[in-house]
Amino acid sequence: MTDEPAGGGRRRDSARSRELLIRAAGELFADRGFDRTTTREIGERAGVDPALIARYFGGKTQLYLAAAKVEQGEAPPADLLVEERLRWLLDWLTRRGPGPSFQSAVLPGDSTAAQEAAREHLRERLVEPLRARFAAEGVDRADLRAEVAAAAFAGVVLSRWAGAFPALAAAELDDLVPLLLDVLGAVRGTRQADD
Amino acid sequence: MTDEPAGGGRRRDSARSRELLIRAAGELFADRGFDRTTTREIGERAGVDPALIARYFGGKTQLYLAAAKVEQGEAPPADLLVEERLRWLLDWLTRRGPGPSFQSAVLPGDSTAAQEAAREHLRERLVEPLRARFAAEGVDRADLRAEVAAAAFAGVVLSRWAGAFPALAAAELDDLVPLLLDVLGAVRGTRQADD
DNA sequence: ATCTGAAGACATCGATCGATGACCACCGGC
DNA sequence: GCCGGTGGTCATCGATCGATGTCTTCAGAT
Repeated sequence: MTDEPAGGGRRRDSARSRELLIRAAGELFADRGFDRTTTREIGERAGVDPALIARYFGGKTQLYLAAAKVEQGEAPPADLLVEERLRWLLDWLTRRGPGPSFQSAVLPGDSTAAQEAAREHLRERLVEPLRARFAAEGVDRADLRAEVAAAAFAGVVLSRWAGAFPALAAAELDDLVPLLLDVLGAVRGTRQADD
Repeated sequence: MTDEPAGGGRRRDSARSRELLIRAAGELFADRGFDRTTTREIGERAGVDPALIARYFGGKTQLYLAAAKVEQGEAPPADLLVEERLRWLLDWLTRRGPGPSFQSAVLPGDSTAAQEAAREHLRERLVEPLRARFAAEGVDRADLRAEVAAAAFAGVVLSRWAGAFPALAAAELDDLVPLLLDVLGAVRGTRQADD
C-alpha cells in the first residue's frame, strides 16, 4: 500500500512479494485458467520464488482465491444489456483475459473450491443484473433467460480470447458491441420484441 | 470388421480392443476434455490395458484424433437456425457431452495437433453453414456473424453441460430450442430485422 | 557489535501421467 | 509337437507439478 520512503527499493518486503504474486497469478490464471497455470510460472513472472506461494497463501488454490478477490474489486457487476457497461466489460476482458471465472462456467470439474468461487463470482456479476432486469420487465423465466445470455456472452468472450474463430478474434469493439447487444437482447424473445 | 463366426466371443481381438478404446476415449474426451482425461481412465473404462493405446494408435493424441473422426461421422454439419437441426444437435450434445471440439473453441492452448483438428471440425460443422446462409441472405459481415453465433452456441452448450448455471442445466429442450433460435437469429441484427 | 526473527533461496519429496519395452499366453501352420 | 507371430500384461522410466523443510541472508532492536 504505502510506498517505501527509503529510496532505491527495498529488497526484503513480504508485502511486495505477496502483491507481485497476486498480480502475476491473476494474469496467468486469466490467460490459461487454473489447471494450466503452474506455480513455477507464477513465481517466474512475479520474480519471486514459487515456494513463497505456499508460505504466504497456503497453496495454489488459496492464491487463486486471493487473486480472484482482487479481480472482483476491479470488475463490478454489469448489466450486459447496457451498451456502455457491455463495452467496458468487453474491453476489460479483452485487455486482461477472461479469467477462470468464465472458464469455470464452461468447464466441468476444476479444483472444487476455486471452481465454486469462480462460478459464484460470475453469477453475481453477470447473471443477477440480467435476471433483475428481466424480472422488472415482466419477462417470464427471467432466470433461464439471464443464464442463457450470460452463457452466450461467456462463449463469445472465451472464443475471442482463445482465437478459434479468426473473424471474431480480429473484430473491433465497435463492431462487436452492437452485435452482442442484439444477440443478448434477443434472449427476451425476438418474436414479440417487447421494448 | 467381419464378425467372428466362432461363437462365445473371442478373447484375443485387436479390432475389438481398438473399438472399445475409441468409444471410451470419445466419451471421456467429450466429458472432461483432452487434458483432463488420462490414458489410464480410458483404459479402465474400455476394459483394455492403457499400454495398448500407444501400441494401436501411437499415443493419446492420435487416439483423440481417431475418436474425433468417428464423432465427425455421427454429427453432420448443421445450420443452427433450422429448428429441427438445432434441436437434434442440442439433443445429441446433451446426451453425449460437448466434446473437445467445443472446448477447443473456448480454451487457449490445448495440445496443438488435437486443438487444430477440433477447431477445424467446429468451423466445418457450425460456422460454415451459418456463414453460407448469411451470405445468401445478403447480410454483411457474414463470417463474423456466423462466428459470433457459433461462439454463443458453444457457450450455452458448454455451460449447460458443466452445470455452472442451474436454470440452464435444468432447462428442457422444448424451452431451450426456441430461446436459442431467437438468440442465434438475432446475430443478423435485430434492429433492422431483414427476414 | 551482537543477537534474533523474518524473508527468501534451494533441494527434494511424493504423486501423477504418458510412454516404453520386456515378458507371457495363445493360436494357427507346418 | 515345435514355432513364429499376434494380442495382451506388467514393471518402470522420465517428465512435470504442487508442496514441504531446511539453510542462508539480512534488517532492526538491544
